[in-house]
Amino acid sequence: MSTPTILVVEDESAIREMLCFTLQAAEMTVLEAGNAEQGWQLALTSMPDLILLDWMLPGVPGVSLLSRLKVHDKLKHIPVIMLTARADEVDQLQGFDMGADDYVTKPFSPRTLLARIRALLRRLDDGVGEVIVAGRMRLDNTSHRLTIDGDEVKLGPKEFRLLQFFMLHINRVFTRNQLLDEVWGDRVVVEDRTIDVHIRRLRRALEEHGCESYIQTIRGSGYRFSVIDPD
Amino acid sequence: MSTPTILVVEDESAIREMLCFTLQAAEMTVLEAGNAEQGWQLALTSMPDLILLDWMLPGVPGVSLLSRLKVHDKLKHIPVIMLTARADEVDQLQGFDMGADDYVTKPFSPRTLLARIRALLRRLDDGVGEVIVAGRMRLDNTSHRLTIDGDEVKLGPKEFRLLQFFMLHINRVFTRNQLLDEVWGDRVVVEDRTIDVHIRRLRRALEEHGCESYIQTIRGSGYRFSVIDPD
DNA sequence: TGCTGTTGTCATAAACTCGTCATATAGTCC
DNA sequence: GGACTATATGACGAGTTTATGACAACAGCA
Repeated sequence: MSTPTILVVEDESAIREMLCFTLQAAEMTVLEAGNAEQGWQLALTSMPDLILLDWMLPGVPGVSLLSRLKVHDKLKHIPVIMLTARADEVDQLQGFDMGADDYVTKPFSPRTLLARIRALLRRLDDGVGEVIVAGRMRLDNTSHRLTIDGDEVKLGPKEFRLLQFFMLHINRVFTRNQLLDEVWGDRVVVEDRTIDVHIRRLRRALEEHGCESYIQTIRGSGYRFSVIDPD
Repeated sequence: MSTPTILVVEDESAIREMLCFTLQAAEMTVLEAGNAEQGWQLALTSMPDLILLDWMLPGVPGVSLLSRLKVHDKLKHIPVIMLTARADEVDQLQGFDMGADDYVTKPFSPRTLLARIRALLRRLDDGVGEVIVAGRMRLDNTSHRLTIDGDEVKLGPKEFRLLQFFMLHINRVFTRNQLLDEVWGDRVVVEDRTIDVHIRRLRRALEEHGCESYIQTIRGSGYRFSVIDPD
């Protein structure tokens, strides 16, 4: 997601401004609402990618808006992060039960909040969690690192993306063109034999840890990632 | 996967109940265990599709069960999500290195957890689709794989397509010309005796697993695929 | 600017596939 | 059985698909 849109529903203007500043600095588009009703309207009309919702709002409380959002077919999938001053667990459980996706207590650091937001957005993007584990390999999407049996394996950017794609679709065969579309991006014009070379580079990196067998050639069809340990 | 079975290993009954409720609402079958030993037994006997494992368990800690699971041949492929209250990275790294497939910190929202569970399950049977099963053979188009009693059988592209066609039309007899049209494609000009050779090659591949009898010669008519185990 | 690392392409080697043929074997009809 | 036909099987070589190393263009960075 390039520039996600975040809806901020918060009555205290000081906090709202701080939030806007933080989010905009992080290249996000911000929509502001000072109360639940405004928030509801904005959510409906703008379909934001994520909603930051204050627990305590004048008039209609945040939880009410939350439950309203969560029963609406078009809005129910928008992740919501609740902001609250009360740190007691009752709140947390209640909020979660209403369908909040995360929960941040005030005061919070901009970095913490951004991290939570990014985590949620990332998960939305393609179901990519922080980490993908397959066999002896562990790929960390956050730190962009691959480890095999705990040892770090160095990969170039392209190889990393290729492997990431493979690990998101274990056992599935992809033609070179599919890989080009998915990993390189459609518009790019590249010779499809280039894939072979990158597969080679990926395999060579895995070779040092005996994992090259995880990437298999399906002659006539393409390539496949599959956890096959040679015995 | 229609109704996946999830094994929950968690000592705090309140959390366990919350989990069960959430999972069941999402049409999953739940198995409950209050400690590591129970979890181990249930895993062995029920072979769940996924395991939710608390980091902190009375007596044997969760990580111990995790490592035990990951060395057992039948259980090592079951994905495990660790639940933990401690959010520090040390824990995460340790858990991942033990082979956990994902990691969720308490408190977590039901939706978050479900999303992670679904992501893992989806990833697991991503490569499984359009499967044709016949007798001891199993042909998976998505992963481009033929397995007999679970062992992978290597086939050339043409043999794969030929077998695929046969398995789509079990018990039916095809003339050589029909096979040429269907598997090779019309326009192609090939000697129809070529079929014999490919049948031979296919049979040879199946021979190693005692399945060559699945392909029968109908003298004067052609060939047929039919599950006939020699006994 | 020079350095380092990445990336796409190419040429060549290597591996594999596939159609055909020659011959062996099996089935059928008299 | 003998003659004839249909199928099985092994071998071969042309053709195709992959693997691999080398290289030049290029980007990021000190």
